[in-house]
Amino acid sequence: MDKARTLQAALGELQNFKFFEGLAINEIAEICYGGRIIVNHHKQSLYVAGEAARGFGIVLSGAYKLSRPNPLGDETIVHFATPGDFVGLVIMSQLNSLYPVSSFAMGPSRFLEIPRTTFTEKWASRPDLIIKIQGLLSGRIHNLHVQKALTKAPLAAKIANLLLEILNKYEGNEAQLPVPLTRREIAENLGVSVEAVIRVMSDWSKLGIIETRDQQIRILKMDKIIQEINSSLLGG
Amino acid sequence: MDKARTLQAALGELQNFKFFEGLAINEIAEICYGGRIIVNHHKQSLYVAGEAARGFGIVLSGAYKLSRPNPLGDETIVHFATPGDFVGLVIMSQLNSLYPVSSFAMGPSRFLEIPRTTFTEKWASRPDLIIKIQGLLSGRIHNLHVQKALTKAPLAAKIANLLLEILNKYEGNEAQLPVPLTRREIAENLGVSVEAVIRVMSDWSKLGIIETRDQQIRILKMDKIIQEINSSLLGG
DNA sequence: CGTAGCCTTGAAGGTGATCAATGTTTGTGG
DNA sequence: CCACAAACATTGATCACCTTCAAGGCTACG
Repeated sequence: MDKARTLQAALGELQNFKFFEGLAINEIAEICYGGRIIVNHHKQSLYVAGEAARGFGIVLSGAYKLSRPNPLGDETIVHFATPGDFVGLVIMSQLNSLYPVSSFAMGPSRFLEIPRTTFTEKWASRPDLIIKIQGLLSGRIHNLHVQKALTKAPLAAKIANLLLEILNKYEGNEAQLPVPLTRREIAENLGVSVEAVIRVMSDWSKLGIIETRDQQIRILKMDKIIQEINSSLLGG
Repeated sequence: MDKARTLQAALGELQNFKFFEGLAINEIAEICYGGRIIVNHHKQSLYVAGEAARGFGIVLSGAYKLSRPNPLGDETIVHFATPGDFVGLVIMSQLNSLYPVSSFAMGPSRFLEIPRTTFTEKWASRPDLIIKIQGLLSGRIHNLHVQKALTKAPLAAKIANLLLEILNKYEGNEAQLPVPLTRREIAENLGVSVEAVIRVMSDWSKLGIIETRDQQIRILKMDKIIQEINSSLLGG
């Protein structure tokens, strides 16, 4: 079966993610029982807010943005899910719940969707896995707290923090975000206007601090970016 | 032993919290093994950021604010922990970690501290408990996401949302926050200036929407408060 | 080749920050 | 019980940052 072969290949991919380190391939196969690979192109939706939650899953490649409608009528991006990130985890602990956010591919992306029955049957009884999941959720809370602590900081600090946060999720010393990230998306994530984001990033481009090619952002002067985050101290 | 008797009483209290519903008292005793009651008065610290994490625990009565230092040199309140809330959970999944936030009592408060060894020995092997914890963490993420979605909303909406968020954690239809909550604390939680919070809440007081007595806030016109959150739609 | 989405720039306006000064309440020690 | 300090609350004036609105350019894609 072609489908089976694809799934098999994906299971191998999972071994590269820290979460699955130390797990044997057949063990991974078991906890991914019933899983299917979903291949998306740019902007395609994985699911939308309000839909009944079929399951959760893991980003294999590319990236997905998770967004929730806000009271102003547009969308707020609450998370950028990169390879190895779990998506839909938040609602696995409740029965019969609805996805609280929508999910859209950023560039060509692949996702391994695992049915919720597999979660209740295979995951829920494995403390080691759930503890690890707890670690993932804790990490997300940590990031949200850091962002919260930056509320009063100037916009430049928030953008710098976001870029580094995303970049840190990738291995290696590459300073290029391997994902198409538009200025609008940054704005929707930080809860500010596109124009404001553009003004900050244009300045950075002129100063040679960053560079954008094909919506991929590359940081040229990492020290300057880091400086932005703490600059609030100095100014006064 | 007096200590033992106090602990015993606390275990009974736990049964009132949703988390422990359905657990027998001796089962609760087991997962609280080595626990001790900590009684605090207003402003007293449970632990400070950077300290080695001795354990986690549950708020029995009163409340605690969790705050982290921010790049501007002051503190950002990241969470208000009310009775039944878990504190220090976030770092139980990592070994030998430090508390990422500080914790201070708001008014007279009581806390049941459980050593981390009990977590690894009794909790970590119980999928049912960890799944529930996952639910708690998910709830917190949800709240943080809602707050994030309100970034662009006017300050009044943020304050209204915060008050309702805290109020919703208590049973009953009481419209009074049973915790001393200063305007400064609201400001530190929302990442805005005290003055701005005061201006909004003074207006509300003049309009008879809220009332403050002994730092306890009572909502008199719930509908008006709810309106504030969605008002962003109308304005334009 | 026209439309849609993104990026850019400028001008005007508003919300909340900051600074300063004062009142109020709470707590503490003599 | 008073005096004083500390923390909180309040109000006004000025200012900065970001929003909003408007208009135009660029690139990709059907």
